[in-house]
Amino acid sequence: MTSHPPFAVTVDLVVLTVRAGALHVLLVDRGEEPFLHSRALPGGFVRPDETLVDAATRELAEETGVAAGPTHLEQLATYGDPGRDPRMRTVSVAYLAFAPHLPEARAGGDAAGAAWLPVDEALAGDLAFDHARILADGVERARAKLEYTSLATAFCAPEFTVSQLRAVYEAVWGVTLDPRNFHRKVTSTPGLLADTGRTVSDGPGRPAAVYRAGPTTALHPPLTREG
Amino acid sequence: MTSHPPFAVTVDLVVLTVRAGALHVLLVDRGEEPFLHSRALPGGFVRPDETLVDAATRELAEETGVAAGPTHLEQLATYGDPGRDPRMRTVSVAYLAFAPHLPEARAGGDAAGAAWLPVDEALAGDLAFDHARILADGVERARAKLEYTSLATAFCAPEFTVSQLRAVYEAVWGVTLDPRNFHRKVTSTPGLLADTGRTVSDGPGRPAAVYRAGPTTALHPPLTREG
DNA sequence: CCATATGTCGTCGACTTGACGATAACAAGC
DNA sequence: GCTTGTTATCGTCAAGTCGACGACATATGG
Repeated sequence: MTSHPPFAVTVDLVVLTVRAGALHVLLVDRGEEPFLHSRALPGGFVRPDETLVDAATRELAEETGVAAGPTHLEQLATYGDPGRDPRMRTVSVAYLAFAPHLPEARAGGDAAGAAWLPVDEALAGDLAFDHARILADGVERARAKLEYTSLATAFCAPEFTVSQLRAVYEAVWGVTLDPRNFHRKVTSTPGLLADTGRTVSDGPGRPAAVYRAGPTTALHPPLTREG
Repeated sequence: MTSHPPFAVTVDLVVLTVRAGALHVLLVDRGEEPFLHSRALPGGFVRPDETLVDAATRELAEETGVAAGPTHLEQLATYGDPGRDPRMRTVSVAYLAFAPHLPEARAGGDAAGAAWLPVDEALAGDLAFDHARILADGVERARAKLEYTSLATAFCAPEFTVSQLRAVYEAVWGVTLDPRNFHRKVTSTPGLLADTGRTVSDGPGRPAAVYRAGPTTALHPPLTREG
């Protein structure tokens, strides 16, 4: 029979948002060794009596000031290669969060600073540990889930227009979509959008109808990326 | 700064196959406490110097005699609620495996016996720990992945007919599909099937063309469950 | 009033889907 | 051999969906 060697267990967070037409990720400057002052995903050790998702929620609030309320949070994957943490054998459960456009993040906890960075820059630079791979996996998951779920609404404020929703798709996928076909698709999917009856005018052009997220969470058939 | 309390880390395996038109899962009789003689998913502790996927591959071979070679293996999710293991704080990384129809499994390692059980029966009975939930998550993941990937071929022998592939879909989804439309769909998707040029006759009826899995892994557009 | 920008509705052809008819090629029984 | 039954494969057709794009609605800024 096998023994059970001790592991350290952490959670790491891939928190994504859309700012200025580009997908951004929340990163912290590490306030301690190893990788002191490197950029890293927010995260930390799981406490003895909390669930994994509680740990993720707590670290998100502690390190970055992002409240879990308006945020979709789901488990991404777990990374546990020997040697991924030079201190000890560590297994990290990564979580993926989608946040609407928020005020600037604040630092706290073990982090010397927290900031939104475009994912392209984050992936091009050096991240601590194996966080570059975790981020890449999270971005790919986000891109895939936009295809067949209503998760794009999690990047929007509680009330939003079709254009704002389309901007999310364009930023996350890095493409431009036809406004007319996109409008037809999202408004003809039953239960996806709930019309508030109001309109809002932002800049020139016809005012846009204001919607709230509807009860439908699955898109059948999906919105496809290539086509 | 935070301390890092010790956790035990295990891998658990949801190994699925199709037998006699029904989806089956590989379960073991636990050979030790806790949950002595309960049915459980195969699995065990991760060793200090192996990766998570190596641990999953090793446990699969040790406990059940299933070789990793013909088997698709992917990470499913991680379960770490306090109290899920009465002995200690344990985090379990679950893996999902798709196996073709194999000879009877054999027991080994910590398992007093290993056997294939229909997933309906497995979910209706009692499984050790939180394995019922892990199994349910694995089955749902398998059902979803059949829609938009070529993973159904992992349930088949290296060479198979369109009917055998259709039988996988029907067993996993619990539906019946129109043979003509299914045939049109899978043969018209470029790169999904590689024709061997041979045919095989099994019982009465016209002999079926024999295919091998092609290079395509993504189905665009997907095969949908409901319609 | 005019130019411009954006939101929304329509139209068209190409393609996909689901239902189902028709044909092909085998086994088994007479 | 011939008939019957069974399974594999090909075709057809109407309905729905998608991408490209035209047309109109309604705002802002001169």
